[in-house]
Amino acid sequence: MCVRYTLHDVNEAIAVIAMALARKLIPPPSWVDPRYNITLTNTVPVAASGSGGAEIRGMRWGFIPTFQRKVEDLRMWPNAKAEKAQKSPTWRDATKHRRCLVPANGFYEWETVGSMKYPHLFTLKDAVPFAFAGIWEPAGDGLPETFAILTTQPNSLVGKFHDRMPVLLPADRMARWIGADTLEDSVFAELTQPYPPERMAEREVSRYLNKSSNQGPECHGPPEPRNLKKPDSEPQMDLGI
DNA sequence: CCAGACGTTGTT
DNA sequence: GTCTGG
DNA sequence: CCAGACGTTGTT
DNA sequence: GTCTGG
Repeated sequence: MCVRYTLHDVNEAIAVIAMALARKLIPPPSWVDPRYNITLTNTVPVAASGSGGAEIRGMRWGFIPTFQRKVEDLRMWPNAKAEKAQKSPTWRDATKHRRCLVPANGFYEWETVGSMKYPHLFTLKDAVPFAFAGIWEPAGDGLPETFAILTTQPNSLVGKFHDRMPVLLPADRMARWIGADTLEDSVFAELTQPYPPERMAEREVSRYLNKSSNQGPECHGPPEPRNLKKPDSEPQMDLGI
């Protein structure tokens, strides 16, 4: 699952999208603060087609299908499987007509050891910003625009930690993804392939990240030492009884 | 994803 | 809204 | 026809 | 243990 990501260089990430789309894209000044720990329900900058072409809008992460908008049963979806997005009633219309680019600098996956959770940061090589392949749902019923990030099979790097990974779009794929016209099956399949692992980097970061209200650069601090209370070489002392 | 809450009644 | 199961 | 589901991930 | 909020 991809439910946390970082957008800590908003201007640069949006500049990459603007370059790829040959558009002038201006993020509202209130959104340019670094966000190292974005998660569900957060409102973030997203590039989507507007009346005058691509633009940056604030959308809430957590796709709420129009048919589920009953106040007593509001469920939101962080991800949609690329393998099902074109056919499923939940995702199909958005996949055909409301594809967006979600600017990012990296995303996180966790390694569980016993009861401890150790976060890992995944980026592109050389820390190049990229976009997640997103789909969005219109505002209505008092709800804002919401979006989901597509997932696909993991590559060998992400696969060490999880069995899914988000669909990553580098600059040369952005223009083909965004838009309101249905993609050819072959184009959709190509764009949603797992990103090549040799073009990515991974490193463990501080558990400060685990708390989703922590949004600062400390999230990328060095990992804390792991508690080695049971070295294999030393037998545990018998505590008796 | 992880962290944190998870309950009732009556009174303010 | 749209599809599936009965 | 109507009723009910429609989703993801991780974990078991 | 399980649900909710971020």
